[in-house]
Amino acid sequence: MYTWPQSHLKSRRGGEIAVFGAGRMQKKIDKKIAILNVLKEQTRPVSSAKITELLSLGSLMFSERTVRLYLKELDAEGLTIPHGRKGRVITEAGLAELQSSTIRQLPGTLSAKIDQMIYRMTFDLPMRSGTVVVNTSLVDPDQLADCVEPVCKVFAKGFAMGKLMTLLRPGETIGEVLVPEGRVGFCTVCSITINGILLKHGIPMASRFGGLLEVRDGKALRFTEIIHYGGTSIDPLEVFIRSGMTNYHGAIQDGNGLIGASFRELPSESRQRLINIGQRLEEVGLGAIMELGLPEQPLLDIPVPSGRVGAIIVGGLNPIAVLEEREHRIFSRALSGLIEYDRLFRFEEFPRRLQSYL
Amino acid sequence: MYTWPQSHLKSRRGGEIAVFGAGRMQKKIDKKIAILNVLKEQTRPVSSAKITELLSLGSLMFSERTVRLYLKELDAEGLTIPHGRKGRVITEAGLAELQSSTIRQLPGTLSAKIDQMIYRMTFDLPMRSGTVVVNTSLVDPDQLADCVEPVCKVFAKGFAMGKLMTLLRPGETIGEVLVPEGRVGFCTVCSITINGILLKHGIPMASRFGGLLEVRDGKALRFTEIIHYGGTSIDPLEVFIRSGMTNYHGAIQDGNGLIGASFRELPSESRQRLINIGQRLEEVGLGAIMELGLPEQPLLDIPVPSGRVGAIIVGGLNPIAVLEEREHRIFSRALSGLIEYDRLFRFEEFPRRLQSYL
DNA sequence: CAAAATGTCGGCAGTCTTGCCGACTGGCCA
DNA sequence: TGGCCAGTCGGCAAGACTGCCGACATTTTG
Repeated sequence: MYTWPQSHLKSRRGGEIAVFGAGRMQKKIDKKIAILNVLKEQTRPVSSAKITELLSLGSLMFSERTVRLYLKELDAEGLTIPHGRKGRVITEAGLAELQSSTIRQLPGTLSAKIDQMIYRMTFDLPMRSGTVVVNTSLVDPDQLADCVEPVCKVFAKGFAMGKLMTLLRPGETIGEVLVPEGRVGFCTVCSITINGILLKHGIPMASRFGGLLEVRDGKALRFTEIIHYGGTSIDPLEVFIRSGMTNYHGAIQDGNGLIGASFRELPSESRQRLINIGQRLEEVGLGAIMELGLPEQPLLDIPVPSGRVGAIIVGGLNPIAVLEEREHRIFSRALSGLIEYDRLFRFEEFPRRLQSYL
Repeated sequence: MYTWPQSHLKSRRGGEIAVFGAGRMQKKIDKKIAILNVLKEQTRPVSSAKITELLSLGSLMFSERTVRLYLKELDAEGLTIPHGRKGRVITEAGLAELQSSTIRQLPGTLSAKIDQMIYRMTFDLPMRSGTVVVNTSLVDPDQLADCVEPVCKVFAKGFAMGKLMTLLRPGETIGEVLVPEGRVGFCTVCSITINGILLKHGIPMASRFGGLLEVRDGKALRFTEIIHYGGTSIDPLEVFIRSGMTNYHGAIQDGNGLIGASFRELPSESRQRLINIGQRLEEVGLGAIMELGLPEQPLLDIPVPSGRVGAIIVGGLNPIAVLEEREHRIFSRALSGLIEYDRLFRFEEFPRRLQSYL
C-alpha cells in the first residue's frame, strides 16, 4: 500500500525538475496521514467539519470539502468507516497504516504533545471541576522560601496564568515526573489549558509560537524572540527561562521587563464568545488573556491569516522563572501532566502552605 | 492592488467553512510574494528553475511549471520583467509591492537571516579566498585560557566545524558585535558557510533544524531535541548551549555526549558532487559533514522528502560551548558576521595566539 | 407532532497545479 | 558552419482543490 510511482519520470530535458516538488502522490499521502492522525485521537465518530477544524489547529490548511474528498478515498481503502451522518472512525487497518508510515514523521514536536494534552484534560467550566494541564518545577524548598515574595508578585501583577497553583510533596508524581526527596514540586497551570477549555466550547484556538514578550508599563509591547510550537521539541518558554533571557525582576518592579508569553489565533467569529468565556475564566482563577486582536488586524505587528484573530496568552511557567533569574538552577517541565482542579489553591495561600514543606 | 474578495461568502449553511482555508486568493498572493522575495535578493536575471530551487530552500514546495505560471502573471502586472531567456528581474513596482505587503510577514525568523548570509558570503573554494560566515563569542581571556585544552579537543575530535578559528582584539567589530575592553572575541566558522559554498557550486542545501545530537563512541546516534530554523528567531544551538543542555565533556572524553548539530537536505542527484566537494572542504579546514544519508532513506530516523537526501552538519558554536558547561557565562552570537578566510588560523595555533591577549 | 434549524454528504463546475511535450535560443565543439 | 547539448518558454491536458448547491438526517423549538 502507498507505493508511489517514484519520480522515475525525469523528462528528456530539464531532468531536475521533478525533484523539487515533493511529488503529487507524496502530498496526497501526507494529507491522508494527517487526517488519520486526527481520527486516531478521537474515540467517537468525527465529521469532516470537525476534522478540518482540528487539522487547522496544526496549521494544515485545506477546505472542509477537500477533507470530505479524502475521507471518501480513505473509506474506499478501508482505513476509515463512515458511521452514518455522525462522522467517521478509524479502522484497525487505518491504525496499522498510520503505524507503518509514522516513521516518516519528525520526532515529536511540541504541537503534537499539546494536542494530546488538550484531548486528555477534562476541566469543565460550568462545573468548575475536572483536570487541568500543569507545568511542574522541582525546587529546593529553602530556595523557594527565599523567593516567595517575587513569585507572589508575578501572580499579583497578572504576569502568570491565572491565580492558582499547587505544591507537591516528595514522592508524589505528576505525569512522568517524580518529586525527589528534599525537593518540592511547584505546579502552575499551563496556558494550553485555555485551548482545551475553549475547544470544549467549540472554539478552536491554535497555538502558534511562544516567545519573550517585552512589557512596558505592564502592557505588552512586542515579541523580542519567538519559537514556533510546530518546529520545536522543547517548550520555548522553558528554553528562554533556562537561558536566563527573561527579565521578571523589572516586570514586577516597575512593569518594564521580558516575560514568557505565547501567540495564538482563532476564527474571527469566535471572538465575542472568547471574550465572554475569558471573563468566566477570570472568575475561576484561570484568566490568561493579555491581548486580543481584531479580525484581520495584526496584533503587536504579527499578522494573522484572513478570517482569524490573534491573542496573547501569558506563559504558565512565569512565576517560577524568578528563581532561575536569581541564579537558582531548577528543573522545570512544561506540560508535565494533568491535575485535578480542586487540588489547586490561590497564590495568596502560597506562603502559608509552603511552611509545611520546610 | 491585491484586494481580495474577502470571504463574505458564507454559504447559507455551514457558515464556518470559509474560515478555515486561508482562501484561494490569499494563497496566490502569498506565493507571488514568495517569488518576489527571491527575486529581490538577486541582482542578475533569474530563471524559473533557479527560483524554484531557491524557493525550495525555504520549504516552499511547488513545481517549476507553477513558478513559471506565476512569473507570467507577475510580468503582466508589471512587477517583473523578462530578460529574454536569461530569466526575470524584479521591477521598481515589484519592490514597492513587496514593501507594502512585507508587513504580513512574521518577524525575522532565522531562515531569513541564513539566506541573507549565504548570499553575502564570497568564499571561493578553488581560490581559497573570500569571506566566510562566523559565530562570535565574547569571553574573558583568562577563562578562555583555562579552557584551551578542552576547546582544542573539541576541534581535534571533529565535533567542530572544520579546524579553523580566529581571535579578535578589544575594539574590533564583526557585524554588529563590538569586542569590549577586557574581553576577547572568539570566532568559529559557522556551519551555514557550507550552504553558501555549495550554492555557488549549484547545490541547493536547505537547513531544516538545529538540535542536540547524542553521540555514542564518536558516532551520531540521534537527535534528542530539535528546533526548526524556519520557526525560530534565535539560533537553536545558541539556546541549547545557554541552557546548559549540552554535554561536551563526555563527548571529548570518551565520545559519548550531546553536541550541537544541524540537519540539512539536498537533492539526491547532488549527492555525489557533495561528497567530492566535501573532501575539498576537509582539505581547506572547513569539513563539517558528519553523516550523509542515502536517497529516500531516513537519516537517524529523520525522514526526507522524496528526491532528497539528508545530512548532519556539526554546529559551528560547539568549541565555545565547553566554556558554558564550565559555568562561565559567555555572550555568543551565531551568524554574527563575515570575515576573510585568510584571517583564520588552525586550532593548533590557538594556545600560542591566545598568549598575546592575556 | 410539525416546522424550523443545524449539520452531513455527494455532485458539479470552475480554478489551481503540475507533468509532459515541442519549439526555440545560445553555447560548444568537431 | 552544422550538429549536439543544455536550458527556457508556453501549450495542453490530467489531476487536485474548493465553492456552491440540493438532498437528507438529526435535533430543537413552538
